[in-house]
Amino acid sequence: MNLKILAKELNLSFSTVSKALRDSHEISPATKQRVLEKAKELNYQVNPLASNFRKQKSKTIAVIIPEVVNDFFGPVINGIESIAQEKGYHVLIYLTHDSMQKELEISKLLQNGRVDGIMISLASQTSNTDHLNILKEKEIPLVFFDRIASQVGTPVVITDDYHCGFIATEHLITNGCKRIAFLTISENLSISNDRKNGYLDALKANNIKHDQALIRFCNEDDISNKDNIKSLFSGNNQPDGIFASVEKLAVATYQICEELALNIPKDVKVITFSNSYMAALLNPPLSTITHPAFEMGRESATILFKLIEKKGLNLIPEKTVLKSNLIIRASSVR
Amino acid sequence: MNLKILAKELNLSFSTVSKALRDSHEISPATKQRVLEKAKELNYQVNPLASNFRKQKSKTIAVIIPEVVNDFFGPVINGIESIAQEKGYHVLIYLTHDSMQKELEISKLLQNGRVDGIMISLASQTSNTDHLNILKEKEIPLVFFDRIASQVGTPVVITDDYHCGFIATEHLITNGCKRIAFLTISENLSISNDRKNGYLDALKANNIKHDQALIRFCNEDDISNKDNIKSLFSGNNQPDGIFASVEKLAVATYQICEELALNIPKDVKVITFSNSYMAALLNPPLSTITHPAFEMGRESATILFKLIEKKGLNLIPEKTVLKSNLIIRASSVR
DNA sequence: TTTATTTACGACAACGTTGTCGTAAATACT
DNA sequence: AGTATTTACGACAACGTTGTCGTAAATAAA
Repeated sequence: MNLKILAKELNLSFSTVSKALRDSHEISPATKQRVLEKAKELNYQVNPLASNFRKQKSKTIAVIIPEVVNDFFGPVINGIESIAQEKGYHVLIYLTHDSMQKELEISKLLQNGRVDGIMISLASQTSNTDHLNILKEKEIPLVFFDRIASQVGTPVVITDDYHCGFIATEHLITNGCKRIAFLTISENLSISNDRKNGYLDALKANNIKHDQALIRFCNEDDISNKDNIKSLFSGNNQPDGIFASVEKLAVATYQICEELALNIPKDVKVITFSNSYMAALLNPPLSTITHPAFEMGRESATILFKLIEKKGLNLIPEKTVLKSNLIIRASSVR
Repeated sequence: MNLKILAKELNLSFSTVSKALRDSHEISPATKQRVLEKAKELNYQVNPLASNFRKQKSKTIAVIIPEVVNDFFGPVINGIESIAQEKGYHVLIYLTHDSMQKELEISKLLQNGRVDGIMISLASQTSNTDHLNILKEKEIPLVFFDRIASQVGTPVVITDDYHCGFIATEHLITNGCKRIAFLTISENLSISNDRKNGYLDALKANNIKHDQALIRFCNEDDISNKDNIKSLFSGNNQPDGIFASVEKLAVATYQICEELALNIPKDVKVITFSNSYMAALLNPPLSTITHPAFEMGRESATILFKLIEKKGLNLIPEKTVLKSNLIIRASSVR
């Protein structure tokens, strides 16, 4: 089943049929209707491979994220997909597992017209953005969200990480914490640094001198992370507050406290960035900074499609900042 | 940059260059090396749109799932992606939001060569599988996982839902429950029915007569679900055990119990299907039946690629059953 | 009525690749 | 040496669509 066969059935040339199907003004209404009816009857559908090739457009966007097992990236994809579906686009998913090498390989796959646009949230190990600059040079529409590389010079969509880092820390201070540990996952990631700077500035603003020993860089390995966190409580200078920059580190903290028979929030208060709706059901309920993940997906997809359609290019802000919510629960109040 | 330009640079015909790049036996090793070097130098990459079109292969698979905000489908995608990446395939994601209409529209998009294979987990509202039969008739490789339609006659990958329904129910009985409610989400879904049948048979095996009022069908609306669950506790025939077939219904149950000042597990015991690693941290820790989600993704992707490569077509079992884990925690023991 | 313009269609050339076929030259086999 | 076979490449025709261009016929303008 293709245009040629359909055209033969109709006694029309296949270019006429093609134009009729695409509602070209060159074709009379009567012919259009004939064609449409026959196409429906014979269940004709354009061959997307041929069409994409001819037009050098794939009607597809790529989403590159570290992982999908996560209460943040799930809703983000949801938001992206909702916009893509509206626009008639298809969504490819690529996972980097926080590896820069994988991110690089994936970028390479996308350099050559396979997709019309790319949305990316950087791998935590990404320390160099040459592979992304190439995409930018090839003029492939590119939008960063959450974990951004602002030096590439494409639109970015982020949350107010610095501010949240600040107010979460201040919240712990208000609730009596004097020694607040900060658990983070990367020295490269924009979000980690923004959050950390918010934390540091909040300490400074409250005349608490910061202790480098309280800032812990964690990684992908749960075991070593737990050891890392546990060691915080081994000295005689134990923290009375933990600010985790990702959920899994807060969960590890809960487990450590269970092990060490430390009461949350009495002995140590905990707050974390997290999008899990189950945080409210933990023992004790966990205070969180929660991102507008779905909106972030929708917002960045919307910007990407503007880039793709080259519409209102000058209307697109370089930086879009969405507001996160500080949700105070029992884990962080006295 | 294309084959023609590259060929001109090398003073070779473009068909020779094409063959050299694909390591054809028709080309001498010396020429191959020359071509490869030049290609690298000029950063030549095949145009995937042209190549796909010519070969009528997209090197892409589609994954159709109800939602992605979920601790089950996340790891499944992870598993699928890991196999796809090995095989050099790309992964398209489509969300049905449990709507049969959307599932139908998505199926239509995929009928015409856009993808080389499809993996699907049915929408809960899907009551008719004509749209999937069409895919099967068009000989598009198709694998069902978890929420299957066995009548379509393609390979399926499932877990031992009936068995888990049975043993979870029996576990509640062993722990003293006499009136066990079953919370489910669909009358169509294979998994819901399998789980329910396990539940019913476990009651029968233990001489507990089943009460239709204890089987509650829930939907997408959290509010009405809560009302539904709350009404279980309004009569004088209150349940002493709740078996939820999806996590969110167990969470709703926790919230209702909080509201009604019912103690879990003293007043009512709870167990649920769930893949959340946070179940262990709830108050009280929640007993779960946990699926091997990542493996399910890998297993079904592996089968799909066998179908795509037409290798061992007759070796593929119609039905692959993976084992789930019953993880007993405080919410279900006396 | 003659000339300009619009309407409605067909012919055809891409898009960049892949794979089939043809064929000199080189090598192997009698 | 003569014939058969292999090697190594080039020519070329698809794949199915889209968009440009050409052009009769129909309509409008003169």
